Amino acid sequence: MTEPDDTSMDLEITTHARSKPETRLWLRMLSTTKLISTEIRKRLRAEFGATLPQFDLMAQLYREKEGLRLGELSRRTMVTNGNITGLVERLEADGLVIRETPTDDRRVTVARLTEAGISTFSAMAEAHEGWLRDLMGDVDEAMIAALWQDIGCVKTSAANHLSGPADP
Amino acid sequence: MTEPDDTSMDLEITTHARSKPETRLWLRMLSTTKLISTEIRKRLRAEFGATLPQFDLMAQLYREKEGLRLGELSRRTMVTNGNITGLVERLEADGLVIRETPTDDRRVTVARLTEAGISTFSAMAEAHEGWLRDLMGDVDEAMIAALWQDIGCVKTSAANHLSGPADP
DNA sequence: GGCAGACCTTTGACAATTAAAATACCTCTC
DNA sequence: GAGAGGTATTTTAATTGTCAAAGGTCTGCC
Repeated sequence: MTEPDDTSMDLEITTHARSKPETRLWLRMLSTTKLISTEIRKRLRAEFGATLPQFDLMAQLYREKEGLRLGELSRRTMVTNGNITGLVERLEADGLVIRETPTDDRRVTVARLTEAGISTFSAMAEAHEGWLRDLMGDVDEAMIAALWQDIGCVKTSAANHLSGPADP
Repeated sequence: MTEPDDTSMDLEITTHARSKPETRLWLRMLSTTKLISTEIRKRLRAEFGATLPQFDLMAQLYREKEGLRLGELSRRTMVTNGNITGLVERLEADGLVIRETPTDDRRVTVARLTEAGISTFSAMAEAHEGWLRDLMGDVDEAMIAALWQDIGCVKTSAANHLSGPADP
């Protein structure tokens, strides 16, 4: 096999009791998201021949049918600027996205989904939602809601303690 | 600036109410881990000149002083085999890790930390733990413990629904 | 003994990633 | 208008990442 052994992959394999709670939580968050993204990437690839970053990018464009500037895409997808360029290039080559420069500001590039992109993404999104329901199938609905809340707290806390401080 | 704008980065920027709870949770987990890893990577780079994958790899070797086979490293770090090769190569070039082939099985390569690797990692680990306490500083201890529990459920559920099914 | 199949790592091709520098364009001020 | 400074994207270099295939090496069976 050419990939890590699913059954034993575990970033926290020896998360000793002596690790601080924050570290333990972090390792578990990390390994869980890695486990799920690996699975989603695999299915995306198998069923649609697409990659996860491409899916993420298309998701943003899907709900802004008029398109988005590349900088805005960068912010929303948390992907650095330089990376957006190549990502959009490949999607454009596949005919899922088009790039246009508005006449009133020629610094800007706006990307938006083509018709093909819209229908392709639509199918992917539906499958994606189903996969998540599948993967989280054993988890209580109430727990899912609670997790959503509590992870929000973690996110807020982290956002407030970044080294590059927030604007005033 | 050369990176996404921290204050507005948000994968879930328009997570409509109509998204299913599993999808909403997933997007929030993803954006939160991305936010925190970006911050940790930045600090690791600034203070130690190291990358996050290098840190992860060294963390595994740190608690197995005798070293680990590359395949075992691959499983524990959830990094594919081919990638481990280059990762270890670079760490070896930096003098933090050494690679050896045991005489009794010459298919195998065992990597372990050098003395320099041990003391370097030790400092990094301490800082790492502090950063997490910092980033999660606004979150209740009880909530952190609860999250650890509940995310465990999510992880277990996901592990049980992977497409490449578990061994019998 | 030798060979078939299993095991472990490396290689190669390409995509995604960050960080930083370069390029192109706009706006504001004088 | 001409230039300074800011904004938007692209480019560059290095690393990380997957996946698939190829390379050694071992083991067990004949």
